[in-house]
Amino acid sequence: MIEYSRQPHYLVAVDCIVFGFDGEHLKILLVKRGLEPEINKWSLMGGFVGADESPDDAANRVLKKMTGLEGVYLEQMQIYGEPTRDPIERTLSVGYFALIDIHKYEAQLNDDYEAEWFLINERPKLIFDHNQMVADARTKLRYKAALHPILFEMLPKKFTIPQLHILFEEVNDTKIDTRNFSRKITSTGLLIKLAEKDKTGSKKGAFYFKLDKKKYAANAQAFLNLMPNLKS
Amino acid sequence: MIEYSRQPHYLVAVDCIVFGFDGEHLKILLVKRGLEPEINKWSLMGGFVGADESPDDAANRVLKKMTGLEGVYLEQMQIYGEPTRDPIERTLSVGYFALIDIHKYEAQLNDDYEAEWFLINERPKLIFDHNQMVADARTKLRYKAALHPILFEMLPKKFTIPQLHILFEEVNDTKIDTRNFSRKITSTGLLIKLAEKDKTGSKKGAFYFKLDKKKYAANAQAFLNLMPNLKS
DNA sequence: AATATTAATTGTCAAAACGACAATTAATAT
DNA sequence: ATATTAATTGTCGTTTTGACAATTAATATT
Repeated sequence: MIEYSRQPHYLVAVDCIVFGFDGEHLKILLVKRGLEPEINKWSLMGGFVGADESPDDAANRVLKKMTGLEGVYLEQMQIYGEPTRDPIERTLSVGYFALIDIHKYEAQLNDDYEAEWFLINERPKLIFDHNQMVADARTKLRYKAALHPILFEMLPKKFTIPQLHILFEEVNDTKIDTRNFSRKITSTGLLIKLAEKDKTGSKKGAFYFKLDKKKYAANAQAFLNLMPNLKS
Repeated sequence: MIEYSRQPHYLVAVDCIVFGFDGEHLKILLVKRGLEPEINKWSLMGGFVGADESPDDAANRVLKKMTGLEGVYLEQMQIYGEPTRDPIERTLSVGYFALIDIHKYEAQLNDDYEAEWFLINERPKLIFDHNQMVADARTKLRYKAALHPILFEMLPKKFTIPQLHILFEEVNDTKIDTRNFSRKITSTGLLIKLAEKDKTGSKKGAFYFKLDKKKYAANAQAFLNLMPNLKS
């Protein structure tokens, strides 16, 4: 029997930065940690990678367990592996970010876990290196969203242009001109205008749009250019 | 003493996709695996993550050991963690890609390891999931290089525009118009024209350029747009 | 019924970037 | 002096961009 002689073995975990959008602000979903050390402190949703699952599987499992949601948009970010990052025992953690429709989550709310949405800029201090993970996730989200139409994952199936607009501004932490944004986003050809209007925000109402699923699938891996130029 | 009760522990490794450029083609550096299983088969440069080092540290150590080079451009790609990816024992591997100046390497050649450059498109079959890793690395390199001026890392300090041109074509596996490329790359303001010429390639000779280190440091994290538009 | 209010929607224009295209130049070789 | 070869550079019409505010569609108010 071949063996890899006496190499050290480690725990491997996953941690998920769950982003949501309430129509006004970007939020993240945090939980109160359920085990020592740092029990009852706010932390990211996480868990250990089981013997018969990949890290991707584990992240999906953790999300399902804690939010009740399946098929969530999930993207591997990077690994966190400083030898001393966990004070108890060496644990490497694979960071993921997830994009979920905040309203779907509320419908699925699972009270077994004390989870709570926080404004991205008003979140509590987190345990270990989770603060760094959140910062990294924001950066990664920004990059990804500049080239790929993924922010739709945080909106309901029917959404309006003003909603999208605010979401893009939140993610990029900048103001975007209404006219230019509208022009750019419609020119992708990814949006289908519906007859119905959303009247909750104004008297005039804003037309609902939905994603063109076919084009979305085709373009999800393509380079787009969804943000104003950040070159200068 | 707090413990994470009976969670499974795994081996954690790093594997590096080392890219180089010989002036004509994109290449990767492979080694003959030195341990069972699959001993003497071609594989990526890799090694286990030691007890007192992070995966990043481990990748740098492995590169130093196998190529003699330090301070190499190294970027974490993703983790490979399918439960059965290593037939002997569960091992998760963190994939990195490295960009090195092929000539520097030749100067540092370390004969302790049977390493060899292969044309990216004529490489041998690799062990385990290393073929997938190479494919992923190419994709990631393409993305990164479209926004960030990192391909210079594969060129000598003094390089010519035609060299850069070929390198961009190789990485993106496409033809790029000479005039448009030249216009775009010089408009970044990252290049400093030298008085000297490289006469090896032609009678006329091509002017050498070097990187503007200051601007490079400032722009390395900025969005550029170094590739022809891939939107359509 | 007319008017006020509010947010959504749309238009213009000058500047910049783009993509497609080939002629000119600087050196060496004949 | 001429031929050869690869490097370098220029034009132009089209598209995209960014900066700018007026118009529209509905409800609420008078």
